[in-house]
Amino acid sequence: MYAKCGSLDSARNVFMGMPRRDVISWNAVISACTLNGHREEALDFFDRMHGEGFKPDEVTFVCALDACASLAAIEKGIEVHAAIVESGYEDHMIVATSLVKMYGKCGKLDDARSVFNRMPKRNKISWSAMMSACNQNACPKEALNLFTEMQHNRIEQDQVAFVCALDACAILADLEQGHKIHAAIVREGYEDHVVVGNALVNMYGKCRSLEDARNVFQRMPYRDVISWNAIIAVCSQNVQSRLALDLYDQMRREGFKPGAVTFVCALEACASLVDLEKGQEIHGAIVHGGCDGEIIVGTALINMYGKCGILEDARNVFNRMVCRDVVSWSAMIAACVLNNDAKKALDLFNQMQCNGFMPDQFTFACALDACASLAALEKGQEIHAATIKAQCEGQVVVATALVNMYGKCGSLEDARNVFDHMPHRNLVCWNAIIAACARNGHGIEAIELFKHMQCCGFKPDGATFLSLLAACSHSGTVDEARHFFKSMTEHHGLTQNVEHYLCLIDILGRAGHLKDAEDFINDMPYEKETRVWLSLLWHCQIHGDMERGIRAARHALNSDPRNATAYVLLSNIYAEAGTREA
DNA sequence: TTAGGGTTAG
Repeated sequence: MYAKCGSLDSARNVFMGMPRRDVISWNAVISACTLNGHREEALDFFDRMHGEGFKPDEVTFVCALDACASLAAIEKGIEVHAAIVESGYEDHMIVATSLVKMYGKCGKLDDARSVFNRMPKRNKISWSAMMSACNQNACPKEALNLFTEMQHNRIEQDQVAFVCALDACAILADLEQGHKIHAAIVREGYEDHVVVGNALVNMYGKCRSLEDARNVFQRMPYRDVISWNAIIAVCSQNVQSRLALDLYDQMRREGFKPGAVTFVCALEACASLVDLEKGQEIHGAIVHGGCDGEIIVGTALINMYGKCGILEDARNVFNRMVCRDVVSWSAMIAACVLNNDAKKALDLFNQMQCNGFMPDQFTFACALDACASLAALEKGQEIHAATIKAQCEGQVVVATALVNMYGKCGSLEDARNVFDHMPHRNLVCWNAIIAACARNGHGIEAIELFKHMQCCGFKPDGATFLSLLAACSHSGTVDEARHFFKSMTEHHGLTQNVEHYLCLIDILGRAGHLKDAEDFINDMPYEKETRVWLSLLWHCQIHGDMERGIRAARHALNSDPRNATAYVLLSNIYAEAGTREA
């Protein structure tokens, strides 16, 4: 009773004061500890019980396994498994199901599978435990196969089985399969179940179908905080951050109390919108709601302040954190890199290791970014060696960061070497190697890689074309640059942004095609930024085109009347014209 | 006194 009322102390006191105890009293205290989140203590009681000569029964084992699962304590879990085999409980359905869950949570899918396959009797709960283990261990296809097998074996598919199936579709981003399972949910009458609704919202979000996700959310007859968290996260993940923040406000108006996860999702939206004001407001709500001690909230705040350019506030949050982990350290390192303090980033990278945290793939990637922005080749090589030691160098984020680092440090051969040895590649690393070639003056190689990338089935994005234009700028092929620029819209369904325009203006300018550059600026479909005119002005000065230079300067000063660069360039033009006349 | 499910940070 005490345990269920949340009073572990009273439960423990009653247990300690008992003149005689039996297995049931031990089970009760172990279960009380687990129920109140004291998993280590539960395992201590499990050991003491053993030591005092009591024989654990199926209930004891289930409670102990639950504690191991929550702690991801695999060694202890294996020990409990051995005791189960010794006591002859391995064939007990509930015990075996708990073993499946424990192995799944500890990342041991093979062991979960072998327990499941050896079970003499299974019910729907055992099946969904196995599906869940597959989802947690990157085998969503296997989870869906189990779901189908359940049907063949005429095992009842209840709401939990459907939720596991939806989860698998979410991981696979398989919208078609998700729609089919949604239809089956409606057929079976589970659509009003709140957890099913939440899983549907999440699945549609992960499948990039925001419209479906919003429809499900709007039709939900009951919602809880997780439903709101899910829809806010989905909007933020699908480039609808403003909408995410509107929903955050709406949630509060409707009387739901935001929790740590809500704050994390809302802060992510502020970060991508660079909305400092809203971020600060949410920071206030976090303190008010007593969530500021949560590690994920602290990390999300560091990220938000970092992306909003307020490194000092990110630092303050980081310094005040009671508890830190690899993710929060990496967030702080990333914030420094983003705000041009790469030296501090590398200091933190060292400090983190002195504090006993092992860098993971993301930390290495941040540290390598820091080296890249400092062009610190030696430090980059040192970190490269550390990634090899940590067996991280093949991971796509690390390898991409290495390609980028070597590219920016002028060591194209090393960049190419890392790229060629990558076991898996994505668009980002293709862009990194193309950019590395372009930056180091290997324009032809960049264009060859671009063709190769398409042969491998990757579709270029805006960043790819920016690098290609940079490549053309080095090799001086104006026609090729024009071709790439045009093909963005004509063949690849992309829209050019101001960076693409600037790049082409630069290429035209360098080649002395000043009239083309000017026409091109005039044809730009959106507002001309000062730097566009400055670029033209610069090239006019180089080529001594006074008339056009003056026009460009006028435009530049029109949009920014106090622009010093414009005055300097313009006076250079006058001076040069004067010299020539004299 | 015992088993499965939904949101989340770099």
